[in-house]
Amino acid sequence: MTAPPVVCVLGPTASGKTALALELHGRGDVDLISVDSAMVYRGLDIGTAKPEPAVLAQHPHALVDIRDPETVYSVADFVADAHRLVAESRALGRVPVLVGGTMLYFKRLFEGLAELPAADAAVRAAIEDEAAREGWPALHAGLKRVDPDAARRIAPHDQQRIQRALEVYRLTGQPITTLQRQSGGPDWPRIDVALVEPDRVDLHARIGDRFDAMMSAGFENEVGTLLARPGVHRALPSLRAVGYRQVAAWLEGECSREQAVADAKTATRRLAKRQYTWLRSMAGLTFMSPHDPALLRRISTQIDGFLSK
RNA sequence: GGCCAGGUAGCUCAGUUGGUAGAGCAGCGGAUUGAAAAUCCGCGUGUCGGUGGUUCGAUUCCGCCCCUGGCCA
Repeated sequence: MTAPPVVCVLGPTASGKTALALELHGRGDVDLISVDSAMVYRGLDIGTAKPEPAVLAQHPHALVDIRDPETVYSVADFVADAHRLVAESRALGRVPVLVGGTMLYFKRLFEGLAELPAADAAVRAAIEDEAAREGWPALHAGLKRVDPDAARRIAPHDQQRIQRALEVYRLTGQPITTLQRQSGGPDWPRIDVALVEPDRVDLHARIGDRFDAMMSAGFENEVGTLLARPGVHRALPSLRAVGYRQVAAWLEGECSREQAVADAKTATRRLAKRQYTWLRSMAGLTFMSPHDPALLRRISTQIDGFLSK
C-alpha cells in the first residue's frame, strides 16, 4: 500500500480556507492540521476567525489552541509538530491536510529548517539594550564584522533579523549564514493548492466586512480579557497579531475606536498582500479560486489518484 | 437667482510670480530559517472639473459652463 499524500492548502487571510478544510474533512479519511501562527493561542478566537468550538469538536484541527497567549510559539515548534502529526496520520493510512496562511511555516516545513539554537531571552534582552543605546544600524555594522554574508542580506533597520543573527553568533560562535546551509525537506508526495480570491478588490471588501463582524461579535471584549491577564503584554507575539495590536492600542488609550478599526483593516489588507507575495514566490502551487464550484471535487480526485496507485 | 470660497493622485491637501506637479495616508511590488498576523526594502499610481481665449507654451492669466459648500434672497 502506498503512503497517502500530504495535502497543503495555502491562502491569504479571508480566502475561504477554513470552509474548504471542513469540506475535505467530510471525506472521513482526512486529518486537519492548522498552519496558523495565531490560532495556536488559546483565547485568540474572534480575531483569528477561529471556527466555533462546536465546529472544532466535529472537525478537529491539530495545532489550534495549543499555547497560552503569554507564551511564544515558533516556526521551529511548528515544523517539529507538523512532522510528528503528518507521520502519525500517514502511518494510519490517513490523509494529512495542512491548511493555513502562515507561509513561513509552510516554506520551512517544505524546505527544511537548519539546526540552530532556540531563542534566548537573556541574549535578546542584551541585544535590545545595545540597540536602544546605539541604534540598529550600529549592531548591523557589528554583524558585518562577524557574518558579512548575513549583513549583506539583512537591512540595517531590520531589527528582528539583526537580532536573530547576532543571537545565533553569540550562542554558537558561528555565523548564522554557515549554520543555515544544513537543511533539507521531507520527501512526502504533496498536493499543494493555493486558494486565492481572483479579485483583490473583492478580498479587501471581505476583509472590511469580516472585521466589522468581529467587532459586532465582541472582539474588543476578547482583547480586553487578554490584556487583563497578568502575564500578557502588547509585546507578545499573540498581542501583536493583526487586529489584536490595533484594538489593544485603542483600549489602552492610544487612539480612537474608529482609528483602531481602520488600522486593523489596513493591517489585514497588508497581511494579505504579503501572503500573495509568498504564494507567487513558491514553486509548484496549483492556484484555485474559492468560487470554483468543482473545487472540492478537483482536490479530492487528486487525493484518490494517489491512493489508488 | 445673487455673492463668496473651493474643484490638483483612491482620500486629505500643498504648489507652480506661465515651462504639463508633490507630501501624508491609502495602494502596489519585493525580501523572508526558532516573534512571521512579525520585521524590513523599494515604487507616485495624475486629461491639475469642462470648454473657448491670450501666449512660443496654460494646471497657473481671462471669459463662459458644470459641480460642491457657505451666506443672502
